[in-house]
Amino acid sequence: MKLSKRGEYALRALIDIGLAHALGKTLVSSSELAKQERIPVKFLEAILLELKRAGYLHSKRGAQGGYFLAQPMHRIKIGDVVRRIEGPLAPIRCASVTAYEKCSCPDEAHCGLRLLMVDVRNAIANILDRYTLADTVEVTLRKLRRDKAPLPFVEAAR
Amino acid sequence: MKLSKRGEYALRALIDIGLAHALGKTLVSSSELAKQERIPVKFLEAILLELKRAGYLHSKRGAQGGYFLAQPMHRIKIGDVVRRIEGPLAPIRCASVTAYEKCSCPDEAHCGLRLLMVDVRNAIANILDRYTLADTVEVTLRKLRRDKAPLPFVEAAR
DNA sequence: GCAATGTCTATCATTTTGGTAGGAATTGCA
DNA sequence: TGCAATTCCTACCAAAATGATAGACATTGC
Ligand code: FES
Ligand code: FES
Repeated sequence: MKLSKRGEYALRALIDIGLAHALGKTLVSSSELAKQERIPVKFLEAILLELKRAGYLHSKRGAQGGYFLAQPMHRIKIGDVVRRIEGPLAPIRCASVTAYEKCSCPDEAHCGLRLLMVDVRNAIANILDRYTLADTVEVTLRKLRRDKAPLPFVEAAR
Repeated sequence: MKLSKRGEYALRALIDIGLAHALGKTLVSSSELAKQERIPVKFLEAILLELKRAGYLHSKRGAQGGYFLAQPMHRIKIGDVVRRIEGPLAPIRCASVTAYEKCSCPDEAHCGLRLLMVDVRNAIANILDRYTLADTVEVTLRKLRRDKAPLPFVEAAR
């Protein structure tokens, strides 16, 4: 039941880019992002590239370059991002909706474990497929403002 | 978001032992179990040993030996078994209730990802900590009977 | 005493994870 | 025009996790 560092970094990066976007900074470089999120630069680069290939980001090369969102935030479902980076949401393949695969169980039709894991997968999907990047960014932003915490990317945007 | 084979096998074995118990067969050998569940014998042995060390099973050595439940089924929470075999339920450590650990996020208090993952972890825990082995066995048994499927361990119990 | 069984230790191949290194290609700007 | 900043690409790597397998020893029932 674990999200890898790769997945964690991907989501953190995406949220950060979304946050920057919401604050008026539509372009963020990998080095900025790495610094802000304390992620190894080179590792992050690879991840951003993957997010780009997945269609979530576009990029601009060269000096003053960086990454920016390729889709409106409310259309980026967290669940899809996780699926792309980590694979199926279901804890076990025979309980997966989008990537079903037979398992070694002798009698799948009466497997209690499968039933249970289908429930778990649905519970996870209900959250991750309902929440979009827009939701996540909004919640974060609201929390930051309520606590009067320093907003990221605002000095840099000046 | 994945359950390893080890975890899968552990749960399947436990459910099977519970099923056998419910059908009057209180003692099951690793070879029977391996055959029934199509799990490599030696691998299963190691897992059963771990379940024993965790206090879920007792064993009887020698001929006619085997494993049997060390606790009443309704007191074995699936969530605890998973935690024991797989580790924390939360997808990310900073969202774990039972095994919290700080992550590299610069501002944990305002991290949108963490919020989201706390929700996911709660959704998972709500299912896995609510369901006991007794529930799982009962559901399985009911399904088997409704479909008039051949019950496992009954011929062998004769 | 023998067969069946649990217990223990060691080993292993493969995959996944979490990176690092270096350089080529592109672009903005002085 | 050239330099610095940036993305993009390929290759490589060490450590850990995964999913087993092998073999010997200990215990018990018959
Ligand atoms: S675990 Fe997949 S059907 Fe039983
Ligand atoms: S991911 Fe752990 S606090 Fe942000």
